Amino acid sequence: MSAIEVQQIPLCQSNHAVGEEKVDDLREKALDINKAQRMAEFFRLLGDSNRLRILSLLAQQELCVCDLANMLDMSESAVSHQLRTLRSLRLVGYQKQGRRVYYRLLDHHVLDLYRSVAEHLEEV
Amino acid sequence: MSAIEVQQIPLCQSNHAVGEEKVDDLREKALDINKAQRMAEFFRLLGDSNRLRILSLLAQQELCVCDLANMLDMSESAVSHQLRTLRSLRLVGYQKQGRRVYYRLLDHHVLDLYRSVAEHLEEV
DNA sequence: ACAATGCCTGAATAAATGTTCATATATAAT
DNA sequence: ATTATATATGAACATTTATTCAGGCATTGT
Repeated sequence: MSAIEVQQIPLCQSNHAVGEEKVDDLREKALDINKAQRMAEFFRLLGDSNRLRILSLLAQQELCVCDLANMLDMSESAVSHQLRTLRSLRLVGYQKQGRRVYYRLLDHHVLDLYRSVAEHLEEV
Repeated sequence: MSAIEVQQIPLCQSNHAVGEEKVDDLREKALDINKAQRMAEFFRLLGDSNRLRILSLLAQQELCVCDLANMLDMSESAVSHQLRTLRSLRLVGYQKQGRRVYYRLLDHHVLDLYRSVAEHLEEV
């Protein structure tokens, strides 16, 4: 019994519903773990209503932390933390001007995503 | 000092960076909280690498829980829990066949989302 | 009838997440 | 210089989340 045959997880006891060769085929076609994790991180970071509202405002125009906080009824600290998250995703860029920091949308894909999800939600 | 003027959150002390009337305008254009929460829920539920990998397999063909678990090296219980989440989003549908339950992709928007994010990740 | 299989589900546990609070830094105003 | 403002950040706390575990039900095979 070679090490290759060792299974860490419970397996279908009977034959697979799909054929053995199909199983290997699909396993290859599946999203590989690293890519899945990067994509998941992306979606997860969009998965917060306050971050989405920040993005929806920045989609209109550049805004400073202070005005964002005011418009969204959030503390400036909370906004700042969320902007850091969005920065890490390279979804927003910023520009200092005096003591204000103006944030802007950096990526057009966000709007595509926004629209796709909006459509899905309409349909359901 | 009327109740209307009470502010629960720290405000920009000075004038807003954008004009007062612009502030009100933007506040209206912002994603409203309910819609933001629904969209956020959607993104958040896509924000898990195992769920994405499940979806990537179902994008190829219908599969039963057992084969999914096997291909993804996950326990059947974990897969089942995740499928419940995807069901609640109406992203997948299922069909019983004997003691197996075959899941399939229900929504074409998922693939759009998938592509948009993939593009974004390529660029960065 | 009995045992095995495929799937589901609730509770428990561990990990991740968002906010607040306190504090720090840099710029502007007095 | 001193004070106030705009933002950033780390730690703490509460909440959420994904998995495992134990047990359940329904279907299949013997």
